[in-house]
Amino acid sequence: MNSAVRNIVVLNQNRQERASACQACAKKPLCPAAGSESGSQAVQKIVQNGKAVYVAGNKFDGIYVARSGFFKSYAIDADGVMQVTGFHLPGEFFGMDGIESGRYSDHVEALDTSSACRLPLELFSSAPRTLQADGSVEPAVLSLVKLMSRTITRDRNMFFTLGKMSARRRLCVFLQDLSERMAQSGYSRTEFKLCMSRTDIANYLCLALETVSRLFGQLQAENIIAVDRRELKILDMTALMQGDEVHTRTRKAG
Amino acid sequence: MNSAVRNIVVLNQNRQERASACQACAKKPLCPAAGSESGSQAVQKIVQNGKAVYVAGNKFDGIYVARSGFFKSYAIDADGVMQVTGFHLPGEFFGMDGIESGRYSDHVEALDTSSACRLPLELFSSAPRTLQADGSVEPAVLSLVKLMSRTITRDRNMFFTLGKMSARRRLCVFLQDLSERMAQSGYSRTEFKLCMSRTDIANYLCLALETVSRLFGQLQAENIIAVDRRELKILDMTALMQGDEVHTRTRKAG
DNA sequence: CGTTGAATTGAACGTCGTCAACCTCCGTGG
DNA sequence: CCACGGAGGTTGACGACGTTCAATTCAACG
Repeated sequence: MNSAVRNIVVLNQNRQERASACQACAKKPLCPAAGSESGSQAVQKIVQNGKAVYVAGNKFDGIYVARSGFFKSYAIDADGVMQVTGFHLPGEFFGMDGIESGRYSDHVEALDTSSACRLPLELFSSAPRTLQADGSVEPAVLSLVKLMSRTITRDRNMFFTLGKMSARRRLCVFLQDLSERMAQSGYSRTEFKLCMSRTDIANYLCLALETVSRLFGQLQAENIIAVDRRELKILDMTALMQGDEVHTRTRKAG
Repeated sequence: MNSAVRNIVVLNQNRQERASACQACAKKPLCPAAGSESGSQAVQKIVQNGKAVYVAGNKFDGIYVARSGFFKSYAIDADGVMQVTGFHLPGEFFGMDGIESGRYSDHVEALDTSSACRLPLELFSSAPRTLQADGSVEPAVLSLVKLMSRTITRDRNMFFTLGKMSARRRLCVFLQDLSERMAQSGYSRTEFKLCMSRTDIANYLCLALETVSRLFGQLQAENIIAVDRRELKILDMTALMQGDEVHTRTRKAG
């Protein structure tokens, strides 16, 4: 019940930071920032399971790229209600919300022993060009702008998921999205570990945790997935994508 | 009240677009982009009620600032389901979603005879500095980045509204937000015209239109607001903000 | 083992969506 | 002037979906 509030209290950051040598980084092929000529400005940070990368209110000190492990970000509103706003896999960015106000507006914590690289904003504004995955070159700032544009588009899609979909479809979409991103991060597309708790999933999808639990059972009974605690296997990706079921809640499109 | 507010001057403009002289613009004090040294690159566009500023798939040709009137933006997903993603008042930006892919991903249409100024992206990247409202000066690109950062933060807040709030609170928050922005655009904070249909509101808040209609009635019965068709008066701002009611749905925070 | 937190399962309630009828406003044309 | 029609909005009845409350199971750890 009060776990949301308790989470924020527990944050003591033992800062393990060190300059990151992008050139030598094992994750280079995965990292969207590794192409930058000024990669050496990046700062690597190791975060233990449950510990925070930063908390809401912290002074903005850069954009982050997840390097290894798993992160979740969440915000807490005026009434103390928590909202998980996203999960971050290796190769994905977070922290863009802090740019405008100069302070992060959400909390980000590791769901595993993880590491992330902090990219100071100056890295984008000073560095003239960035090497793209496809080999092309573009101004570094443009990379940042595009990155944010993508985030906006993604968030908008979340409106659909939260607002217009049944609980079941929300979970299906979530698993499908996760599968996609797991694959992008180099894991198996069909068999991976859910690093977050049911509670986190439920909160993220704006459902009761009981509902999530029941849906997992339901999907398993239909041989669409197989779950054992946090180990997940996707058995029928097609069914998962279609959100197959009797009721596909058809709301008035307006 | 059949409004005297109906003083819409219909502008019969031959050209839909024309170069905008920011210096001479009457809305200059309101416009967040007016300070730019390269303001003359902006292109003004007049859009009739119900007509589109752009549609999904259009090639990205810049960020827009609403100048007068009222806009709504919406997306249509793979299944053809529509989702209203936002409303835009004078002085507000839209179109940021198109930057990354090079194409707009949503549709934007005028809910009144309206005008907006298109700001080509080069305006931000080439112009070295922007004059801020407070008189300070900063690189133009940074303005754009901050703008997008703000949008992200705002969208995140929408998660709360859609996911964690009861229908009633959603509507209250919506009206409160609208009131705030109306005031920012120079209108009355407590008495203004809802330019959008009930259907649009419902869609935006992910509710059935009947629910919205019922809630308007309910809020009126409690003397929190007074509605006559699309004319709205806010009678009790405090109650509106608190979302006062018997049930304030207390979901598990997780 | 006992304890603790996470997950599952069951049962009952309530919000809100669905269906449907009706109303109001407004423009059109006889 | 009134009949007509259609779009937008209101209101009522009903029940599905998902939340809430509560009891139980399960795994992990000291």
